[in-house]
Amino acid sequence: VEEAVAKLGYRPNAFASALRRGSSRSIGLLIPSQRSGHLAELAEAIEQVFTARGYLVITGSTQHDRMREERLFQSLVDRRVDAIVLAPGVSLATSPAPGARDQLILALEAIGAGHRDVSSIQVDERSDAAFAVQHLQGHGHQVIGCVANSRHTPADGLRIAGWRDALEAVGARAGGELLAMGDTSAEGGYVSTQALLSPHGRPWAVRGESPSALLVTSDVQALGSLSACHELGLSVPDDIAIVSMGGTASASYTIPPLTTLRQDVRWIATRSADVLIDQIENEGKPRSITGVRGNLVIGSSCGCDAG
Amino acid sequence: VEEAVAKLGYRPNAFASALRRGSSRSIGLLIPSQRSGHLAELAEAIEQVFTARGYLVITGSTQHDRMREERLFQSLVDRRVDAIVLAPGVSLATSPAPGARDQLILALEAIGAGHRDVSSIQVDERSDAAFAVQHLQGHGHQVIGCVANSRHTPADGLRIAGWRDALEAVGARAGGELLAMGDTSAEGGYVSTQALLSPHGRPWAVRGESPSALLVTSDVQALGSLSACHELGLSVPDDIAIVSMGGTASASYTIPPLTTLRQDVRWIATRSADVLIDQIENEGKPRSITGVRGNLVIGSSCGCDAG
DNA sequence: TTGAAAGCGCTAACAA
DNA sequence: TTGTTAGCGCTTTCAA
Repeated sequence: VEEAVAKLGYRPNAFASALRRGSSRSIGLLIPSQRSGHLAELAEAIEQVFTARGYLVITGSTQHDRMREERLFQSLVDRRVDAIVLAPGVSLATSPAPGARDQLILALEAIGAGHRDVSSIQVDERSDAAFAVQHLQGHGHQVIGCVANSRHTPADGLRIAGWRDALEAVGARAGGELLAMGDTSAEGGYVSTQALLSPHGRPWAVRGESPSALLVTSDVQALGSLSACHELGLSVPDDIAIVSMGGTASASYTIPPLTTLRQDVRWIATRSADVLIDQIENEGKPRSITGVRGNLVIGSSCGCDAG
Repeated sequence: VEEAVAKLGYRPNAFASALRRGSSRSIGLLIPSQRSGHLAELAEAIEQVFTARGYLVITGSTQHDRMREERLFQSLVDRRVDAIVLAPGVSLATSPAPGARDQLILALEAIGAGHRDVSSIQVDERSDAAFAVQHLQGHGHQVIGCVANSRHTPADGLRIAGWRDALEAVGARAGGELLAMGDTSAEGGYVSTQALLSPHGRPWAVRGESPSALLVTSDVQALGSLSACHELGLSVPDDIAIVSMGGTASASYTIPPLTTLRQDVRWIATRSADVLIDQIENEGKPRSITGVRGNLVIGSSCGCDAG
């Protein structure tokens, strides 16, 4: 019989099995986009970890579009995924999803009211951002600008808050004229940086001294920032020091190499699997892991190499 | 009744439906990795196009690992996806997948013997690579090196062949000492470029003139190449001109901006959906679209800006 | 037009 | 231990 099975290439029908068992051994992952290196790395880590533990990962790109988020969420629920992971930037994490009911959810971002019984793993973006700014302050910078994301996700807000925390802690300026927001893309970073640093962009002569350093809240945007500085004839790190957030692999190969606050996506993915698979298989309680910190990968864009 | 349905948040069970109908309105996508910007853009385009046409896309990252490819392929077949798209670099495209049977397959790469009745959309990588080299020749370069991928996928081989074609057409050197292969990553590009251009890497004094231009077969690797040139004190494009292949969004924000051969991933994704959905819904015949060409996006790494 | 019934392929419970 | 059966929730067919 076994031979016949092998010979005919028989394969069990996963639907029938899932229909009967009520479980599909799959999880859904909702993520805004795979284009920013950091999210791509996160997605890949999650896929690898869950696959290794026997789950199929179904990924949906939401493009920051609330309609798409809801459609994809429904689609995943309809397919009876065992759980859904919401990556940072998916707004369903902060307001209740319709039809979520007793769907198992793990949010990788600060969760708002509306969802209960949701697990979460929360990076302390605020402290991370402040830490990055402190590093710049350690190099003697006083006036530090911020290139951030224009999406109003919790992470974006927290990074800006952290930037402000560090500045206010030493009594430095932290006004809106030092903050520029744009797309999470190289172009977005380029445009924002131009706006902040170009003599035509902001009348620094009137408003005070121009920034000598920047916190850029994503690595892709930092690419654009470097490009903008280069075009403006500003040398990094001598004229402008830069620290970015993300810690993607290619951040070490920019000119100059970026100093970047790295989030350990592998660790986050592993923890996600621990929490979620415990909930799925052992009916474990929802858990939240908060205060996850990144670590600073030193390049030379911050000025550490100077001298 | 309708009210009750809406009120209770009833949702049909996709499994039961799929089980009964024998179709799941979903397709699988196997892709080596999402880390190289070009493949991430391709994956996103495919997801968007198929989603818009009512199909759920289940993506699996194979990491260039044959075992993973086969496991994921099986997993997709078990879930009765209506079709499977094989991205470039998935070796199942070139040798038959076990248990493929009458699974609908679309390969985005030249397909080998073993599979029959497989649709495909094939970019003419060879001509594209040759065209990129010709552009460099048009700038007067004679000795042109090549930074390629060490994976032995058909696309990699074709790009190298195209590089050689263009060189041999004008009787230029095209020897192995001008070719360096590495990982499809910034680091891979950095290492390969160091090997090609560093005075310590290759004894040019003995073997002849050092290259004055490079064809780099992916944008991520080009990042590393630029970084390596910068470190070696070589100015791009004055000392070394560079053209890369891919055409990702961030290629315009490197220093200097890359001249890159762009593949229109959106077009490829749209065509994929046309072919595949026709096969799924109208029992259309497998089709192959060959000779798809990219177009050169002019930056300044090739020397076009030199004034 | 509306309603009842059969069955997709599997698993879990039960009977032998 | 091994074999049999009921039923997961839907869609399709057929009868009323």
